[in-house]
Amino acid sequence: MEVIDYAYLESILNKKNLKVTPQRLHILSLIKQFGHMDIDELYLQIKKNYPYMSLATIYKNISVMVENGILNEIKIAQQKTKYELLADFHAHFICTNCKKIEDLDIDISCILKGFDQASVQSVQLQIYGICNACQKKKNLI
Amino acid sequence: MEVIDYAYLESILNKKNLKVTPQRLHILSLIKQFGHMDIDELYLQIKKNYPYMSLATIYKNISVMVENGILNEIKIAQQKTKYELLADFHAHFICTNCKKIEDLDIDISCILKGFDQASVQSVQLQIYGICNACQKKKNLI
DNA sequence: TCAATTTTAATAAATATTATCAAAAAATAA
DNA sequence: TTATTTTTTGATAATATTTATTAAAATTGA
Repeated sequence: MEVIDYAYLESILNKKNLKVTPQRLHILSLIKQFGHMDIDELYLQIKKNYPYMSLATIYKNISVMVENGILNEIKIAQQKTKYELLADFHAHFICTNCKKIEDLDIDISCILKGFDQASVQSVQLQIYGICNACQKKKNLI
Repeated sequence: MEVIDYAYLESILNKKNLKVTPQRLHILSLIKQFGHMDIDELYLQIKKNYPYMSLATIYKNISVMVENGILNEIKIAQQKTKYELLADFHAHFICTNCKKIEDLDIDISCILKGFDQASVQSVQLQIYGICNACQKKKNLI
């Protein structure tokens, strides 16, 4: 059970001049805890502790936080859009079997060589495949 | 004006045991012509020549052709999902200003080094930035 | 505490996608 | 060619998803 550093989450909102509300802190803490979440997963988790929170509030806050560069939007084939806390660049490995998403620290300087620094704003790199856990399971069959 | 090779499009469908219909050929020819299209763009173009074609038919065929590996689904931040003919790997450059999508021939062997060949099924690489045309326009202001 | 501003919840409205099914079309066999 | 089987289409209903609206509540700074 991870201890949530709410002061840190508050500072993220303050930096962007977004008001600190329990709803926003709860959304952020869940995303921090789970790593990558889509709207439905968020709504499901949130209903456990904040049964009154409106789905519209989640949609609104997610989009505000994406616009303000607090959250990163990850669009994945055959899945709902996922959100994660914005962090240093990393790629994602997506298991097409169990749907799990893993962060990958990959150096992408080799593919950005030819590009003008100023013209590149961000990079999304997704590698689809079968994760180790699923691979093992398959071998047992 | 590109000449469409319908025999080639038919062979694509035949290989996957999908029946050849005017609707499917038209969808494929448009995607071949435009490169990357979303459902709305397709519907708009299709209405010009096949005003009677149902939106449901487009949705159905797109998903059938994605499932059969004829089309590739490209999910892009802040945009509707785009579809392209499946081809050899290439990355996409997405201009965040004019929304244009460019194919990029980038060698990604350098980032796949650490991976077990068997565990990787596909890779999506998207580079977001400002395209040359938009860069020039900005300099003029 | 008070006032200005933002955010929330509830819900309506708008969009987007999928399911249903009878009729039409395509492929295959006779 | 024609008949038969199977698939696909179009229309539309049903779902699902997302955005807009607005009064009430909460947050922030003075």
